Amino acid sequence: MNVPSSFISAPPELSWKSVVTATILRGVGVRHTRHTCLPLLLVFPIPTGTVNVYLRNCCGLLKLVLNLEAGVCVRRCAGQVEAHMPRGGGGAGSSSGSKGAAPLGKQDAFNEAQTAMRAQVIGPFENHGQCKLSMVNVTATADMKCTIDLKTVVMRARNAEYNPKRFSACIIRLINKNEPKATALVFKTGKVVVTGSRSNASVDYACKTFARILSKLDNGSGGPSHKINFDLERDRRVQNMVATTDVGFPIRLEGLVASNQGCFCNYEPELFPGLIYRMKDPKICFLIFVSGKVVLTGAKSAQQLEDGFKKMYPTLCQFKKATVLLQTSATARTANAAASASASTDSSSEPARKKTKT
DNA sequence: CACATATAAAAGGTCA
DNA sequence: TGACCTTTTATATGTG
Repeated sequence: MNVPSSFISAPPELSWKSVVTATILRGVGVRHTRHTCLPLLLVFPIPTGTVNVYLRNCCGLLKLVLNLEAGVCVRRCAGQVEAHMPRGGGGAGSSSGSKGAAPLGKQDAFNEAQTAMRAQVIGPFENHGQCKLSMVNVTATADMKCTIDLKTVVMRARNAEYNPKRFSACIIRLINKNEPKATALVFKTGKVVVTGSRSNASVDYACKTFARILSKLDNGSGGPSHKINFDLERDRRVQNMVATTDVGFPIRLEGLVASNQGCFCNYEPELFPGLIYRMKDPKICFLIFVSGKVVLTGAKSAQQLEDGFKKMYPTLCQFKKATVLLQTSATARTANAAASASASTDSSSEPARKKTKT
């Protein structure tokens, strides 16, 4: 990496479009913390593989020439120079005044975004208590039907980061408060993985928004940089859905795993406190916890989630704990400890005491 | 408080 | 060829 430390004056061509933050990752040689975030200005166009970075401080601007291939992650914000951690508490850029990542503008689009912001709730179902499934994550793939220059994307799109040394996709996040949160992994082939949506409507909105963002990136001379040809129905496929629910009573996981003799179940509390139950039809994986909370994942549709839960519910009832305590985590933990203590008196098998971690 | 453990799923690059 | 990387999300334990 080439890091000349000469101070220069601000280049006249700097505009809000040029404002970015850059994240210097471990191994680049600047710092050895995992992420060292610097408030930076970045100027483009850039020579292949490098970015010219202008760090603003009280003395003026410090020019750095960083090599993208050397582990530099560049992130562009929405008009404000600011440093932020990649996994920190959001809030980056995008004040309401500037255009959001996908300002469809029309009232319809606004309404669509507002609708998409609501988490999808399935149920309650008859004869299943008052259980409702809350969808917490939807993963989908979208095909933009054209190759994409990821360096252009990271330079031009808001809230984009790209570190080819770390991962081969460019990551774009929707963090506008007026639209549903979502994250896209954009690959150079034009394939996009969208995660973080909380409903079908939300993932559809996110796919359309990412397609629009990519299609509107300009090539530096006013024209579009990519010929995006995305059709929602044709090119979007939901790949995974995660939902959570609470059956409202504690569950005897030891009993549940014993009754299934390991054919569906895997329960190793030393490794992970949840029981893992893999249902074959529909193909859904359940994480079942003593507290009565249940996580469902692996589904391709809301219908599969519903079918799987309805099929699972009687089994959960079967292994309902006799002693029902109040549902605070502290009391649940106490109840669990008490239950395992009493279990140890009548069953000497107790694999839990062994700290054999393989 | 951050991170590890575990679950599903896709993408495409890298490495043994 | 398969394992890993990365992203997201709920869940709940333990460790530093």
